[in-house]
Amino acid sequence: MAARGTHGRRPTLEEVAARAGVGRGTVSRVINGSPRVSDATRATVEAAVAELGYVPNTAARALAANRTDAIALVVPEPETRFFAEPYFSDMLRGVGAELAETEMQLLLIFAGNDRERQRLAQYLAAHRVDGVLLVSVHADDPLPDLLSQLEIPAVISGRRSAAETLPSVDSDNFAGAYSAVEHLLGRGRTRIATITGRLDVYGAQRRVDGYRAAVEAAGREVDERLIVPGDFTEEGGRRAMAELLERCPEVDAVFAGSDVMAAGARQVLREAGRRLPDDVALVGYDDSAIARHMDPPLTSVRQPIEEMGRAMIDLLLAEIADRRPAASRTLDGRQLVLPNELVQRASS
Amino acid sequence: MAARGTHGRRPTLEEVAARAGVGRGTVSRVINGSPRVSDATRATVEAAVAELGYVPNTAARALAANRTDAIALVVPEPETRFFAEPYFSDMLRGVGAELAETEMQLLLIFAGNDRERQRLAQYLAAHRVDGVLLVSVHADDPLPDLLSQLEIPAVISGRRSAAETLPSVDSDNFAGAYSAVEHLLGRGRTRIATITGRLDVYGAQRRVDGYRAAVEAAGREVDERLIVPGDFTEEGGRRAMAELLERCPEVDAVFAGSDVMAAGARQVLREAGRRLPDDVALVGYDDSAIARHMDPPLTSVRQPIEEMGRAMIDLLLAEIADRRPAASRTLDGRQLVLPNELVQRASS
DNA sequence: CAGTAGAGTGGGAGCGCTCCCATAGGTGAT
DNA sequence: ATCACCTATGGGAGCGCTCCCACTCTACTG
Repeated sequence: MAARGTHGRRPTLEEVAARAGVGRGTVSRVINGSPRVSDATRATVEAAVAELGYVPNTAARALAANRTDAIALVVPEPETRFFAEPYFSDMLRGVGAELAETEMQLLLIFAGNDRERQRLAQYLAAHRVDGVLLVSVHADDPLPDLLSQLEIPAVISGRRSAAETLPSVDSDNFAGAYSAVEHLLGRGRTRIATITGRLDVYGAQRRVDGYRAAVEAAGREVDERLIVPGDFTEEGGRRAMAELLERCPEVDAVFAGSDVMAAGARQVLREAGRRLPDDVALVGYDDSAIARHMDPPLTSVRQPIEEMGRAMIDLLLAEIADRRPAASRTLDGRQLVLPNELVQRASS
Repeated sequence: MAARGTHGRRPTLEEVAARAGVGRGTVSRVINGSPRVSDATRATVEAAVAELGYVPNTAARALAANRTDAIALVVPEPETRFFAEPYFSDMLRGVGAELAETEMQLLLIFAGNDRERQRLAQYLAAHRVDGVLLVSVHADDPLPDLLSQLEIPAVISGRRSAAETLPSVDSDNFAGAYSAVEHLLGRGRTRIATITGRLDVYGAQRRVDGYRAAVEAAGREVDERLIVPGDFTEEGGRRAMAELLERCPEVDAVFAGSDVMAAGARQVLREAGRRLPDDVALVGYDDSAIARHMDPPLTSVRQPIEEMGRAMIDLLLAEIADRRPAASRTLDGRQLVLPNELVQRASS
């Protein structure tokens, strides 16, 4: 099967070279922006490229150069969650923007169930991408190990633990939580509770640590009854808030580990007849669209997610460029922690 | 499970052939599932593949076979809209599910602004995908023409006009709207209005056509004042509903061209003190999550979006397999129209 | 029992690039 | 003038596959 368009094949490097009256190597150098070409020759070649409408054949390039010019954003969650959370789309925006500067192609890969993970493993084994961006990875996920075994450059968003071994871009969850609680203390609140995220996510742990540290820094003792586990979902927020009202009805402030959980908590508070912020002050995390649209608008800690996305790309491109074995290098300068910022609104 | 040593190059076809004691061609045939291999040989080769942990080199394959085993889902909208609308994620789910059966890779490409469109054109010119899925294309979009010029197989969701030239998968908007209005008539409503979608979208036009046809079929005359233009947004729904209440305060039913617009209309109705469904019955379109979560839950016309996604993939794979020039074939059987279904809830 | 089909197989000839070595010519120092 | 050493350039040798033709067997045919 002669699988080709009927109207003329696409021109090849060779044909461009003939047209420009130069050798194949020279055209290749021009295409790839090598400095070792005289200005005159470069101009001639560029003219030939334009005339012929030459576009390099990616497959041939990939085969010869052993690179793909593509990177993958791997989301180890079902698509539904991906779309539900503004976190991901903000991240994607940052990544996309930074990547637009380059010739790199972005692949979006979901690995929410076993079948998809199987496919992903196959995909990675085939080295179909030059590097991988990992978002929201759980502590026990085998993916990072697979990646380093295959020697595929990768950058992770957040960290799996304090001893993260991969290059990473994280935000300062400890300081963010600290500032939120400090703010509530400053407002004169005395019984400040927290609804945590899933504690197998390191960032969620750090937020609890920040909560504890802020309470202790104010000279108070941490009341363990006021720390209620959530799971980052709205329903989890509802459950946790209900539990909280039962455990300690006189609670006057809640720091939720995510805006979505704060939204759930808010519903329960409303049903319980508590007014915001008069009876209970509420602070969320993420500063997502939900926070701005809540009634009253929600005070929230803002993570610079888009910027994190950009930083991840920068880091990953550097990893790809520096093809030394990852093990032989230190992590110095390859693990970023970006600052968080409290955005005050009417809920507190 | 083909666990393989972490060091050393990836094995090649040649090496698998040597290991299995057969020729290169035979291994290729096994890998590609050709029937012209004896069972015994096939088993031997498969064993060698497993032992060596062989994974084909995609770039080499693409170069030699002149195909990429990848297709693109092109979204000519900014990312934000993509993530905001359940339409897209449902579509993506269908597409993903159907594609999981194959070896094909899905690329998600946004072309929301000129720069992104520029990149896309470059990308397509490089033939980096075997086919393209086009969603929510406007009547005057140049993309479909570019695609047929490059002879890249493509399938479009919805149609740009009655005379769509591309293979397409649409849903029966006419019948869907008809059944919605018929339902309202059956409820004894007499002043039924409609808020339309953007009329440069063919499907929105067809919904209006269905509305008219149903009204006329009931032996009534269409009152043009009751047809108010919207734009698929919530704000547009609010504006249209406000306009409607002014034009014709005694309206007792509204058929909105989308759930999002229905949600906007519902707000205005609430503010105007109209109760649902007692004073005004409301019906939306899409049966999205919004419909289920409204108060009262919204009657809506369901499009089988996930199924449409599946159908698009089937069609596209057939297009890719049948590499004859698109112009030389008829569109028979390559344009699908799937049925819509009214989902009744408390709002009507 | 030659004659004709297959079925099953091996391997040459590319696909269109990049990499790198060889070479030509230019420059300045000795 | 000689040498060393640049810069700019040409083109051979692959990269790892698929395609396809040639070949060998076997199994029928008449």
